[in-house]
Amino acid sequence: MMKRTKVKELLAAAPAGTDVMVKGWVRTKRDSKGIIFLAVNDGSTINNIQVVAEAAKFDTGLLKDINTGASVAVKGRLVESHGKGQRVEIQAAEIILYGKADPEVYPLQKKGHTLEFLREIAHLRFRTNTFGAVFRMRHAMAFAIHKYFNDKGFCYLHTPIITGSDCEGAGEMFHVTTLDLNNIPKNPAGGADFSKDFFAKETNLTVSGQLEGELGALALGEIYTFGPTFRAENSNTPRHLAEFWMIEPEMAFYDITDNMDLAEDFLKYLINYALENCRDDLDFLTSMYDKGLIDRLKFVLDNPFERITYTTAVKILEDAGRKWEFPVEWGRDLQAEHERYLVEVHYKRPVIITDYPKAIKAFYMKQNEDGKTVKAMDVLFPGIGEVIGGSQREEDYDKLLNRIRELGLKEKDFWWYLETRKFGTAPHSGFGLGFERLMLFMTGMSNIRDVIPFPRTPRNAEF
RNA sequence: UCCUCAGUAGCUCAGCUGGUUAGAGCGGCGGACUGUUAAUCCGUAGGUCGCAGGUUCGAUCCCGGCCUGGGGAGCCA
Repeated sequence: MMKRTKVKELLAAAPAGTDVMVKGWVRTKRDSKGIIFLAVNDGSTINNIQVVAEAAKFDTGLLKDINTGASVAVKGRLVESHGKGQRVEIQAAEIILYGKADPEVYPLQKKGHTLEFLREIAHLRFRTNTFGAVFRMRHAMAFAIHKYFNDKGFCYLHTPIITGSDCEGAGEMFHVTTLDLNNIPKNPAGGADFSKDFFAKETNLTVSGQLEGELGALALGEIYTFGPTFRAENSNTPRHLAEFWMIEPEMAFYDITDNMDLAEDFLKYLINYALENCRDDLDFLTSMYDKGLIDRLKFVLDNPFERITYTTAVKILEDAGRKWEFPVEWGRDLQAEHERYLVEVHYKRPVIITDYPKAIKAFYMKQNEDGKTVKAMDVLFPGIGEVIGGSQREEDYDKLLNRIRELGLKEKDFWWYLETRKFGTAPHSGFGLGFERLMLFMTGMSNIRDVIPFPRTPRNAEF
């Protein structure tokens, strides 16, 4: 019984005339009189292996049924190619057809398709070069993230997907309930009676694992989360999803500078990993979608990120000598046009902005001694904007409690969070990285729907 | 959610400033060609012009509505 060899391995092998078997999907079929060429791909690499079949050796009906999209097993001899396009090829001795793909109705053609069209056939788009490259890279990045943190001694902590806390302020949440929506039990006030619900309280899908992550960090030292998060915002942009994956490291005894150092080192590690391990896919994406992709990855890898305070950023924008659609003024949040100017025009490299006004940042960020700013940090990348947001966390019980009260948040919702500041509190920091935002940068894709296998966006949950 | 552009063959698009039978390239199908590389050459089929209305003798074309998609913005990661 002959064992299957993956295409990636075959393409690297010496054409020694050995008998091999390949299994995969036919990408193209070209035929001449008496001779047929199949390009077979099995997903192990973006490249195809060429199968050469002499028509006379095979059943005519079989050859007619082997079209683009068909799945086959081919046994034959691995030899040096006579043609120019490839080093090796398989001279077919036996072909097994597993599944036909009727060319009259199979939607993928040999010619190029738009990404918009392929989104409508997300169940088949994996079979294209583009999405093969993107999702191989997505896997490689997920693996590299775990490897990075594992090698540094971080603990992968699983934070809950269903949460009972509605206290993030990170956006609208999806409700989780088993109540009969056609017959919702009511409480005396006329609202839904969640005491009758599965968890006997109101629950939602998580918008972030950060608060739970902090609990872990304040015992395990260094943790990270890597899981799905959910936002029920009506955001219709190429940079937002209702369901996306987030990486959130949280480190005890890290201050804001340690935090920035980690974020920069982490991103550069991932870029380097992609350049070293995903070269074929990167070459393809660079030539087909984004001519500057590989050069940009190398540039970001080789140059230090610029680190400036919010106050400095405002000064630069005020002195830029140009009109802004949104006003620049200390205390206002930076808009997309401002971030783009800093990253793409002024510094021409990634920028980390720190020490934002406390009024525009979350309650848990550590307050500076000036009483006006907090130890926040945003990492801004060219093309995609904010890729990382993080901060040193407020470890002082009284300051944290005061901030919760100032903002009118419900103190009792945070009892467990506050207790970590009451018992053995410690300086600590962390950040969040949107995985799909990272993938946009790594692949050169421009729409976030094209870097996640099954995008969830407003009015769209097909597949 | 706001602004803006678009929706015509399986795909990518042209067309009609209202008028008989709506076009191209690619893909499909048939044929030719002993080694092709998104092969090439010849032939051929294929359409509810996004949906439901309105104006009109007549609407794919004009008008308002709705749906879907792209781009930009907001919210954010």
